Amino acid sequence: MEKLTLGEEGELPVRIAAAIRDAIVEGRLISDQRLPSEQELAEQFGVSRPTVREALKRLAAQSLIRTQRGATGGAFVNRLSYDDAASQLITTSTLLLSMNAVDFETACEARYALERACVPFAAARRKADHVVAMRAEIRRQALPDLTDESFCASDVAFHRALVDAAGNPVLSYQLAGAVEAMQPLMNMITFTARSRERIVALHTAIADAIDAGDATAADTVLAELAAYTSALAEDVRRARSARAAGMTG
Amino acid sequence: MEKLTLGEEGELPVRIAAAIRDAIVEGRLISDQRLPSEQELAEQFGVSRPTVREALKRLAAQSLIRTQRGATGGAFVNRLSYDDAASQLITTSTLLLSMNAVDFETACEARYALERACVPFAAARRKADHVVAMRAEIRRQALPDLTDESFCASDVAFHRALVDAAGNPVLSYQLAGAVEAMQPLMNMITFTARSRERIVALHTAIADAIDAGDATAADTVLAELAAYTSALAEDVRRARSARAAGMTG
DNA sequence: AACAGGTCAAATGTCAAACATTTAATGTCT
DNA sequence: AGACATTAAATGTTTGACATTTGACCTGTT
Repeated sequence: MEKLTLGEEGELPVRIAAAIRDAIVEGRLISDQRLPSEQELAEQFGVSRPTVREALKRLAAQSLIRTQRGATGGAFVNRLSYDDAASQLITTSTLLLSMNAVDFETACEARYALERACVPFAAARRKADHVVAMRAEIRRQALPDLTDESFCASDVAFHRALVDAAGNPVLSYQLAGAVEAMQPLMNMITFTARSRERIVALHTAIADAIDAGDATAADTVLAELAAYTSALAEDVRRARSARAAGMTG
Repeated sequence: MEKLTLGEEGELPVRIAAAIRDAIVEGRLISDQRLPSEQELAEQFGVSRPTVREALKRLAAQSLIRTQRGATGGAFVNRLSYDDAASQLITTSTLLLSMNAVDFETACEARYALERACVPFAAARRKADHVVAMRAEIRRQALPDLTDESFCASDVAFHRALVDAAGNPVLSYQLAGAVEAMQPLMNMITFTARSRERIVALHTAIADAIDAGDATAADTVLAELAAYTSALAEDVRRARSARAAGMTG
């Protein structure tokens, strides 16, 4: 590996991590390539081993590298998989939503807008197994003794299958993050108010439309589902403010 | 802070980081709250200070905490801002695209699909300053002696303004990641083949449509822009394979 | 000659103790 | 009362050591 140069400002581990990250992004370090040992890196950068370790750990936290112990061990450039990227996106989005008091309306709007963006592709390219997966989840959702948690999980799986049907991994990755991150917020309203029959009916209509390759119909139903979810949220909000008023007045 | 419990498997810093992250996600640690000192954490978890530090650095790499030196220093729970989240998303997406040889077609399709999802909201809610920003970028793009780099940067800024006009920060955050991450890929084709006049004309049409609140028109033009970009990519690809064939044959 | 086993070395993981640096609070002098 | 020096607390960094893991190599047996 050629020599890396450090930036000017900031703390040492940050600068070292940035130098290595740049090397990866710019292709000077390629997937599965082994980095020099911590000792060698320490000498190259003129710092101590713990400092190098902190830098490597920062990169490991972002899944940019993986470390392996033992004789042939070391730090290796990670080939970032869609799954790794998606799980990071989910973590980030979940935190973003929970820490910024994003109102349900905004998150919900974003989620369905993104999902509707997938529908034309899903209708055009759906494979049999995507439709099978969607219908399987619908059957699960129709089971009368399903717990709320399981229903919600199945809901996520249904939408995941819909998005995957679009056959665009970049879209899937972005959507998976949005859908999963919204799950806690969704649960807050859906546990209390939602009609499973209504949801199942809408899901069935979506699956039918996708199966038939009818993007327009699928989009219409999805819009209806978005409106229904939004209305539910409104109900919950009204109920809450009424209860709050009752408690203070 | 109440006591945190470690998970069962994995390395110590990973488990410690996970314990703290869970506490943040679940709201047991709230924004701007100060964590115990590294020394105290080390005692609580029964590990050494460097181990705690590694855990904290993992969290800092994800912008979950920030550290501050000095007398009243320490580690503080970070309120994850949209900007922080967006920059992480950009890093992740950029790497994902560069390391997985995502073909231009897939990335381009995803990008414009997401952007078109914003258009109805942008048309409905655009404020004057968004339109002003879009038109300012268009004027920049029309300057004859603009470098390719500046043109591309202005291109990103234009689309950013379009997305922001939708008035949904969650959408903005997701889109910003997609658009910026695609920039290197876009540059590869646009430096060589694109007609600035055509782009400027399309951008102008989009700005006009958004300004007029005409979502359908804006969507149509955006679809046209997507098709044009896609066609350019096709040209570049054909030229490349022809050149490659010429070299080998 | 092939295989099983043990030994070894290299690398990361962890710990301990110290020193450096930064920062704000505190106390003191004018 | 305000300016300035002191101090304490915290993170940043270094050094050195030991623990653990794991593949490579050597060796002995079949």
